[in-house]
This record gives sequence, C-alpha cells and structure tokens, in this order.
Amino acid sequence: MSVSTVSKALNDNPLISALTKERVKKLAKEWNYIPNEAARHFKQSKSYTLGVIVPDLLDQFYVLAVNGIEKVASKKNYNVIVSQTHEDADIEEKLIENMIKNRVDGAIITVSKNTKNVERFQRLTYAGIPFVFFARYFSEQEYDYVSTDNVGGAKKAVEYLLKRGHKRIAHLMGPSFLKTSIQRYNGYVDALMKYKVSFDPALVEEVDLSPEQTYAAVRRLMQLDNPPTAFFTFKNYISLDVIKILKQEFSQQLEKTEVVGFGNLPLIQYLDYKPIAAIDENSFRMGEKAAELIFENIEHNDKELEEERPAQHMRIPCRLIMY
Amino acid sequence: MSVSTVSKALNDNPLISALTKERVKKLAKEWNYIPNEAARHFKQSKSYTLGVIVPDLLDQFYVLAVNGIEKVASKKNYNVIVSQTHEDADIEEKLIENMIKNRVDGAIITVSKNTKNVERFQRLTYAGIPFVFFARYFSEQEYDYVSTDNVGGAKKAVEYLLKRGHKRIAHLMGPSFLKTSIQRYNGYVDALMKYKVSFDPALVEEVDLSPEQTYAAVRRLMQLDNPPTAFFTFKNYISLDVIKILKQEFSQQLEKTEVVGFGNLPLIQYLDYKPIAAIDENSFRMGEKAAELIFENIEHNDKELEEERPAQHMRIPCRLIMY
DNA sequence: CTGAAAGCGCTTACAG
DNA sequence: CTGAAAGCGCTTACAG
Repeated sequence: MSVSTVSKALNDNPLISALTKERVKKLAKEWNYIPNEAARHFKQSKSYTLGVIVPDLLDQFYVLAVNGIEKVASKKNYNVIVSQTHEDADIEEKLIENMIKNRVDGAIITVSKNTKNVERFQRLTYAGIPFVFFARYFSEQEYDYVSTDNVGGAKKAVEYLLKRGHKRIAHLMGPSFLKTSIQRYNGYVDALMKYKVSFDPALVEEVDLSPEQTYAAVRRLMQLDNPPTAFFTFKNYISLDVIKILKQEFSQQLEKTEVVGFGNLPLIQYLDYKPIAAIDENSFRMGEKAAELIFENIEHNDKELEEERPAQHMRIPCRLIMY
Repeated sequence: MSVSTVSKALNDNPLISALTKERVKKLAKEWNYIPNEAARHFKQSKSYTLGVIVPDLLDQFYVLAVNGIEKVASKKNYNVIVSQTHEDADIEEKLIENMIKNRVDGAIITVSKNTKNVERFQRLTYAGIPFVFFARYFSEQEYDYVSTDNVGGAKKAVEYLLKRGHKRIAHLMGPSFLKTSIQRYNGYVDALMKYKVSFDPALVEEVDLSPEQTYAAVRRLMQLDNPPTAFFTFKNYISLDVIKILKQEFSQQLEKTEVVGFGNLPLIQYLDYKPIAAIDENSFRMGEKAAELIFENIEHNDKELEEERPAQHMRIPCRLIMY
C-alpha cells in the first residue's frame, strides 16, 4: 500500500474505501504510529501555532488570559507558545524575531511598558503574520486590539464610591504614556461629573506601579488640608500598597478610608484589611476574544481575498466585585 | 549562487569564503530574509523544543519553575512549550500525545494528582523522547526526577518550631499516595525524634489541599484535650487556610499559634496574620536543574551510545525563610 | 571553495 | 478507488 493511500486513509479522505481506512487505522494503532505533526505543518506551510507574548506570568491576570487563549486555540487544534518579556523591550524584539523564524500563524502581544518603537510589529506584518495587541495598546497605529472597557470600568468603581457618600476620592493613575491610564482617568472624571462632584487635580497622582511611588503619593495625599476618604487605583497591587502604607502611617484613617481598584485577585480573600471592591477585568474572556480575533484574521488571510480587513478594536465589559 | 552556498554562508560554514559570506549576509539583511526554523528542524529531525506539563500556572511555584527551565533552554536556543493539566488525567494523556506528535526533543512533567497509570509515560520512552518528572514523582519507576529536598526541608521547618519551644506541633500532611507527602511527614518525625519530643499520631491529619478538609482538620486538632500550639503544613495554601479558620473560630489561640509550611509566596507580605516562616523550595533552581538534566539526556541520545544512562534523582536543597 | 542532488515525512494534484 | 510524483525549505554528504 502506498504512502499516499495511508495518508489519505488516516485523514479520512472520502476517496478512500471504508475497508482500506479500517485496515490502515488498525495497523497504525498496532504499531503505535503517531504522525509527525511537524512534517504535516511544514508541508502545509502552516504551523498551527499561536505565539503569545506577555510581560510576566507571575501576574495572574496574564495567566488567566493565556487560559482563555488556550481554550479557543485547542478547539482549533492549535498550539500556543507563551513567552514573557519581563518588561524588557530588547527581549520583546528577540521574541518577535523568534515568532517569525518559527512561522507562527498568528500572535497575541502585550507590549512591554518600555517599548518605544513600533517597527518590530511591522516586521510581523511584512512576514504576513496577523497579530492583536492585548490589554495595553500602542498609540495611533491601526492595529487590532482587545482591551478591557477601561472608561466604563473606572466609572463603575468611582460611582460605587460616590454612592457610598465619598466626596474626596483620590485617583492613583498609571503611567500617562499608556492609553490605558488615560482612559481610566477619564472614567474617573466622567463619574465625578455625572455625580456633580467637583474635580480636584490635587487628588490625582501618577505612579509607576512601584511600591515606593505609591507610598509617596499616599503620603502627599493624606497630608492635604482636606485629605481623601477614598482611593480609586489603576491596579490591584497599587490598592494593596495603599492599604499597607495607610496601616503603617495613617492607622487613624485606615478604618474610614475605602479603596477600589482594577483587578480582582484570588489572594484578596486572605487579607484582613482589603479593598472594599475591585473591577474584574475578565482577562479569561479577553484572552478568548483575542484568540477569536486572531483566527478571524488567519481565516481571512487563508482566503487570500483582496479586500483589507479593517482593524478591530474590542472592549470587554468589566464588573464591579464587592468583597 | 546556489541555495547550498547560501545556506552554508548563513550558517558560517568554514568551507565558505569570507567574501561570499559577507555578500550573502548583506543581501539577507537587505531583503529581510528570516530563515524558516520549522524547515531546518524538520530537515534535522530535531524540534529544538522542550515540552513542559504542569498542573496550573495560577500556582506561582510552577511559574518560577518554568522561568528556570526557560533560562536554561534559551541558552541552547531551545523553545519551551508549556501546558497545564488542571489536575485532569485525561488532559495529561492528550498533552503527552501532543508532545509526541510534535516530536519535542525532551519533556519535563509534573504528574497530575489524579494520574493512576504509568503507561502514558512509557509511550514517551517508546517514542525516544527523554523526560524528567518534576516536583511530584511516580512510585517505584526508574525515571529521572527533580524534587525539593522534602525530608530536609521538613526537618528545618519543624526544628525551627521546636527551638521556639513548641512541644505540640501538628502536621497537616498532603495526600499519602504522593511520595512527597510521605517524605515531608518523615522529616517531621525525624525532627521530633532528634529533639526527643514524643510523636503523637493524633497531631497528624491528612488533607487533600481543599480548604474544607483543612478547616475540618484544624477543628479536630484544636478540640483535642491537649491541642497543638504550632502547625507544620504540606503547602503554603494550607498554611493560609489554617490561619483563616483559626481567626474565624479559634481567635483566642490565634496569637500564640505559629504556622510554618512549604512554599514561599510573594503575597504573604500583604497579610496581617501570617505564617512565621516558610520553606522556600527554590522552584526556579529546580526548573534549571530539570532542564539541565533533560539536555544531558538529549545529548546522550544524540551520541547514540550503547550504554544506558542511569536514572538520575536530584534533590534541590531548600531554605527556611523567616517572615 | 562552490554547486547539484538527495532527503527529512508528510499532502495533494494528477494519472490511471 | 489507488498510487506515482512533486514539493514544502532547508542541510549535508558528495562531486567537481
């Protein structure tokens, strides 16, 4: 029997007779034959692999995202290769090069926070590899991306604090060169306006996510003549640092100061003093959506249509979780 | 110029003249040529890929291990493909099948806690893929593995409690079908003997890592006529659950009850009541060692020597971290 | 030093 | 329905 017949039989090609298929499959099982996927992929000029680049898997936000991506990918029999930049722009460049070398069929990328130029992403486009930006995105470029509904989530968080009677709500915002930070800030301002609470620029502090900057910002805010009674933070780790420093240096105000931020972490249940609520970004769902977008792209490419596919921008709704 | 010459030039083959190499490399750069790694691997019958199977990346222990593996692998220009079983034995079987299909050059595997038979691992051997067991290992089989020094670590933890004056130290041990659990239990017993503190079987409870079982075990222990004044736990999450239930139901004893367990987690710094110490298993180092072992195996295979390589068993020392 | 040829393990258009 | 042949993009033994 020829290799071509065996190949067709194993792939359930309708041209092959039922009897032949049966015999082939029986022997394949008996001999423990497992087809060489690498050879198949090579022949088909498809890797059936998605490349994923995230900053750090110690941050469970990204692990959940990867899980969402994997759920969608495994349904399509795709492999997922995950790598981490640790926020290093040079590593990011190498990882992208590596994805091109390995001819991934598509990529999902969270840009490192230190990435300055967009050239590396264009190389993916030159190489014909579709990709979507995940969570963080890159200035004005016309690329696909999936993000949380930053404005809506921030509004929900701040409205919750307003409804609980707070008038002086501080915002610890993220680095202003990230659009994400600006959008959450905008949501904060929107909520204040909606509730006709005056906006006080002295209550907004920009931090770089390091504990030190958060501590310093909280110290400045708490020493205002009219200090905040609540904090809305850019990210859960900032919330935890806020509570830590309040406990250490402003323990009088600790009980009456309420904190809400982006990011719902499992570890929070073990805390004694914890944020009163958090915005759950639903990163699992974000991951699923990003993978779906990539597959739409891959299928669009496979069809070799002339028409360009317009850049997609998906915002995943988020929920307020009360602890 | 022929493809063979180009190939040799790009690979710095010494047979090629310096001038030719230069010209080839210049043009490659100019034309943005990036070699197809998949084709190279296929030709070489090597995937330059390590397969890693862990239970769950939400557990940072495994993320650190993966980071260690990647550090070693990237030095050898190897890719790492990580997948999770979520403790599901059927998924584990599929992932192993997938690794064989994709012809990984080696595998690092933490068996799921529900794995009953060893047949799936033998398939790797049949396929000529070397592998090492990581952290958890599998009964009497003669396979390579890398683990923490479970006995030594447990002794350190319990000795620390003994030195602090505790005489009644409870042990919440892991599932007894895991050798890891037995070894940590043995370390506990060893330490008691060394310090001539009598062993009381009533102070040992086996749990399955679920909060419910831990709560129940703590309730039983605390209601003894002579309850424990300290806990030595199988794993950090158990420590946290112990503290949680003490806080809720035995708050009188909370202050004077001390807890030590395996596993050093970053989140612990945010807790108000926390374990007084933990055993740091150094999973990053474990990951490095596992990868090194795999590469030794791969190189041994490549040499096609007749002699069998004896199964290796590496125990990585662990440290006591005081909070 | 350079190049023609074979081959890695498959799939697929084509011929029979 | 089955099989011979070409080819995916490289590397490498071999000839020149």
